[in-house]
Amino acid sequence: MALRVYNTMTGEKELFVPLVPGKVGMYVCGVTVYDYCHIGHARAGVVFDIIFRYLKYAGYEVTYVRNYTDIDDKIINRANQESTDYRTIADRYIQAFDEDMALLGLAKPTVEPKATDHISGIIAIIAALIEKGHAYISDGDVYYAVETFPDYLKLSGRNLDEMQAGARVEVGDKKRHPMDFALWKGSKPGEPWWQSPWGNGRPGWHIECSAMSMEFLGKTFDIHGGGKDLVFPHHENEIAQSEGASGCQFVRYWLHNGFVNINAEKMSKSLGNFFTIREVLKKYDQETLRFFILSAHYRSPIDFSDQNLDEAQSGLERIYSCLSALDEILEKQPVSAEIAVVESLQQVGQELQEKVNQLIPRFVEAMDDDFNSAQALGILFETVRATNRFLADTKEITYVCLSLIAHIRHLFAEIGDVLGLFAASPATWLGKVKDAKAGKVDITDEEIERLIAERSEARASKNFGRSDEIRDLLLAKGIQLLDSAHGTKWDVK
RNA sequence: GGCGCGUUAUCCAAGAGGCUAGGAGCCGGUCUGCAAAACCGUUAACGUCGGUUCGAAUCCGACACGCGCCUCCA
Repeated sequence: MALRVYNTMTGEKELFVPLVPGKVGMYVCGVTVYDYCHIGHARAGVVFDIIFRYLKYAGYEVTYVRNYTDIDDKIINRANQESTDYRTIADRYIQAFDEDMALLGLAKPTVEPKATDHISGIIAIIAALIEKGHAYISDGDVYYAVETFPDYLKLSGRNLDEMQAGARVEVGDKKRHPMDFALWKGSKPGEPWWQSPWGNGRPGWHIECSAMSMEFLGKTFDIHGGGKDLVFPHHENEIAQSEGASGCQFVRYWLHNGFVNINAEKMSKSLGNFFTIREVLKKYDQETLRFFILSAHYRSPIDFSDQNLDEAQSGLERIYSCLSALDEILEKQPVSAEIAVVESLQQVGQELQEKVNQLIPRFVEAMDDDFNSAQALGILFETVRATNRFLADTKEITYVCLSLIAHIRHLFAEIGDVLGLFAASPATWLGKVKDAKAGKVDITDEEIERLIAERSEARASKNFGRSDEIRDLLLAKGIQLLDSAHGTKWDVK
């Protein structure tokens, strides 16, 4: 089964066939850099990160372009608020964006262009649009005449009359049609500007993505992505600009990720109910956040809540615990990752062997189905359970078992590489999660250790009353004791 | 008002005509002085009403509820 992707343009899953065999050109709308990124950006980043990684894993040579829109009304407003220039604001939030995406473990795109580095390309497209009659100059601004582009609104499946029925479109006297949008804005005093044939000014929103995508990927390319909220007007306008200027089909497959909700409502700047990536990462590990995002299909909405993040963490802990157990065995006896011989395994081993043999094919099948990461995770869990059962039932670790274990470990690393998970050593990751929890507890490690020692003595002398008293005392402070044959460890509940 | 999406067990969440999704939880077991943790096992579902079909969570229609877009948004 080959890769199938849901194309917003057609509303259907389609077989993915790239323009040039073996190669993929992909453009994803980045951010307008005027503030810190929120978890909605994190979702878009992670979603297209795994799409990028999976395409490469599937053998494609991928050119992945993700832009910075570093000139825009909002950036200028922010600069005015802080009595500084637009460049200072843009550079600050470009840096913040880079830091956040690095924290999230995103692979670097092939190119990360800035709008202000592509002003000449922007001007060239606008000039072509004017020449072809798709755009007109009006009092220092240039507008796109939407009525000249019959396919306008084909992506969002609307028509101009319906849009106007909404009656919320302001009629500007500079525009011929209320839905016309600015390609170029004449600069007001004190605003940043670039020279153009239509006077000093700056690009409107939308045109920079047409310019940068065409610059790096050509007039027609394979995948264009972004959040669902960009379908209209941003992507609709990009199509009008790009196809109007080039006369060619702009994008073959449009991919859009769903929203992050808070209490089942869309999280957004205007509603004020958003969390920044940095805030969230103070509370939750980056892989936990990524795991949470991947636990739902990328087109579905996800509800961001402590409970859901906690559940994601529990799930990830389950997988990491299993990997940790595998590593512990392998550290004692390193072995090559060659596939074990089925005949020599016990029945449980054979069950596991089957799961393991199916792991990659089933993973690929899930991801080929419009990047179904939720299903992919389900398959991982099935393998974890089979592995745990095998480890529990296997008394003697033979060479064949070892080989199987090494193979499983290798496959988890391979899949983790595509999903951006399991990058940490299991022991380190589990320790980090434990430490993070320990930070919330009002008792020192020394005190805990002292009480554990006292309890051990009590238990040794069969003073179970005192022993249980200490256990309850610690539990009341959120400390869970973990007794084993090798002594007592503790964890934060 | 227009257009679109969704409703799966206690919760989260895949699936999309007949094939155990998965996770968290509950419950049972192993372990333990007793527990806990861990592991294993188990449980349960397709919003309502009609229709198509040998067979419907899945396809079609109506209804209810929720959400999104139509203004800056990932």
